[in-house]
Amino acid sequence: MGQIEDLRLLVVIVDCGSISKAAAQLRIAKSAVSRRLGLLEDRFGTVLINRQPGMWRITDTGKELYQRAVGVVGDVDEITADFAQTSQTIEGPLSISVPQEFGIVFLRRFLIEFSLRHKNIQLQIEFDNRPVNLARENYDFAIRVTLQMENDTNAKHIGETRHRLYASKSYLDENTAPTSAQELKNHPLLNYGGAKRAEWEFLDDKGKPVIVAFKPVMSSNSGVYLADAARSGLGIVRLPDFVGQPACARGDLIEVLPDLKQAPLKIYLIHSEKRRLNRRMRIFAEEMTVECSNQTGVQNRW
Amino acid sequence: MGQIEDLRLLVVIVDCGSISKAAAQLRIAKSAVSRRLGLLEDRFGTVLINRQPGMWRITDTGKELYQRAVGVVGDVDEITADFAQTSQTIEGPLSISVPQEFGIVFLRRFLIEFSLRHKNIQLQIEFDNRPVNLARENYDFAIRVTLQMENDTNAKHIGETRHRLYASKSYLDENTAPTSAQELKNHPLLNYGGAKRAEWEFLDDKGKPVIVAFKPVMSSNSGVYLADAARSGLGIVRLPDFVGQPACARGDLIEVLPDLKQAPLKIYLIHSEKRRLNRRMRIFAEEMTVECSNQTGVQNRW
DNA sequence: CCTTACCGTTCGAATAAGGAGAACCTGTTG
DNA sequence: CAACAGGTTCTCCTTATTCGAACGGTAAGG
Repeated sequence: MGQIEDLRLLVVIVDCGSISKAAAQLRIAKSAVSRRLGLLEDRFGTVLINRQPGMWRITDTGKELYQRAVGVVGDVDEITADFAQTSQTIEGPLSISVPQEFGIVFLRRFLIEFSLRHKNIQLQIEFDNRPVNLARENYDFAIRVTLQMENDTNAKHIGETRHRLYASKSYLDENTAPTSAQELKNHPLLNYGGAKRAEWEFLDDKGKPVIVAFKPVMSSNSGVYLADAARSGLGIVRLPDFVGQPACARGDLIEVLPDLKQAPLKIYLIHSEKRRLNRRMRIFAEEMTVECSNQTGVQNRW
Repeated sequence: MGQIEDLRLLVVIVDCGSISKAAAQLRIAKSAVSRRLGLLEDRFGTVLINRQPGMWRITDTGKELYQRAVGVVGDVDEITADFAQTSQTIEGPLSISVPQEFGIVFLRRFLIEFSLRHKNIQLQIEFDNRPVNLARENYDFAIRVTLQMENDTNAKHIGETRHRLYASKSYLDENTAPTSAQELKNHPLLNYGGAKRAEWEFLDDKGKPVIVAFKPVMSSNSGVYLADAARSGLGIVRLPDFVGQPACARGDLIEVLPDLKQAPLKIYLIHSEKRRLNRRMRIFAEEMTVECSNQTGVQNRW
């Protein structure tokens, strides 16, 4: 029989202080318990438990083995609990840090549906615009939307999105639309972020980066607000798809220079390296991955 | 099959990157490997490895499980290595801190014979008179001889010895031997230790402690030296059995007040709690225990 | 002193688990 | 297109493991 099962047997016997009781607890015949303990002792070539009638005493070696066995058996049980689907439903707390706009626009539906699917999960969603420190603050997961992530084993690339340029119809009626990245400088530009000077990076036909540096007429760390501003005709704005596309669909904004290539924004699901994935975390990660694949078309060929 | 064996299977498969290779390495039919992996996936209700022909990719869940499995499988292997008698001979370094005189007198023979029995053990014996810090200095074991040990799970009571009073024949010829503990004060006393004032504790008939405080005419942290001093007729010395008995047997010293009761000295074998017992440490501890039982008569009824 | 209760071991019979090997499917390669 | 490599599935078979009953021993209690 398996090594772990033998160790577990020893643990139960020691805990029960008797072979009979151990057999009762394990719901197997005591003969089996006796025999397996004997086999274990044979394998280790030592007496683990001294059990002459009337004297029941664990050997020093037995004690030592017991100590170690308890640890490793506990580990295995933990793994089993985290991976086996003993109960179909998952439960417990789950805390996630999500970038404000991405979360609200892109994930709102998913998070609500996830919550409905798993009613016993207490989902705590923190909307943050600054990257949170996963190790210090106690989040299970965080989502990052950046150009490129430093190689992190705890980061999973779950999707992509991209920036596009938008302006309102009224603006485009009153101004001649730009025909190249360079011409953008002649337009009032709205920038996501707080810097006084900003840079937008595009890719030319050969994939080389073209950088447009400018002073934004308006800055904000809210893409939705910028979209609204652009809708009022303030100028041209660069927005990630999950903000721009809905506005575009509503007719609020019109895409400018749609053929201009831009490096994709990558979406990562990250989790603290210290924290091990339990079942509910795994399921969240899985469903999240599927959701993002569906929405962004990133094939996760498993 | 056992849980650990399944986890080990997963580890091997992942390491090999293929079911066929894993089967080859494990020297079992690949059908068995395939079946067991399938069973494992069933049990966990997840796909661990996606293995359509031409596409072999470990699932995220699989990766996570693999990480954990590696750890616990390693633990089990370590336990097996430390306990199973794969090879009858033990080998490797073994370092012990022993009190000077106890070690030399009481253990010399045992340590030499142990070394002869296990020729592949590099036995390093440090004779110390001060208790060493097991955690800081890197000893496998240390031996302590004290009246009473604070309750330490890492301390094993392996034997007992006791103090006795001795004097030389010449001294007893020239002086009247004491007839009670109190009368000791009228004699020159030799004390083990460095203090200017010393106390010896005895037990009266009812087991109550009787304390004799005195200024020793000679102090030393070497019992053998004190024995030699007493042999020259300096006075009465209190020595543990392992120093006094040989001297007595040689006729160098004669026991004084043999009926006076004294609290037994307990002999402990201790090891660092941080360090786990491996096979050679366990065997040393066992043989040491047996040796001490034989010499001191402390029954270790297992 | 004998009885009852409890414990652990041993034995043969019943059973369940794991492995072998062939047939099969499916992409890949030359 | 054929050979090949990798994985799956099926049946058969060997083995390990369990069960239950019988046995021997100790301890407590009338």
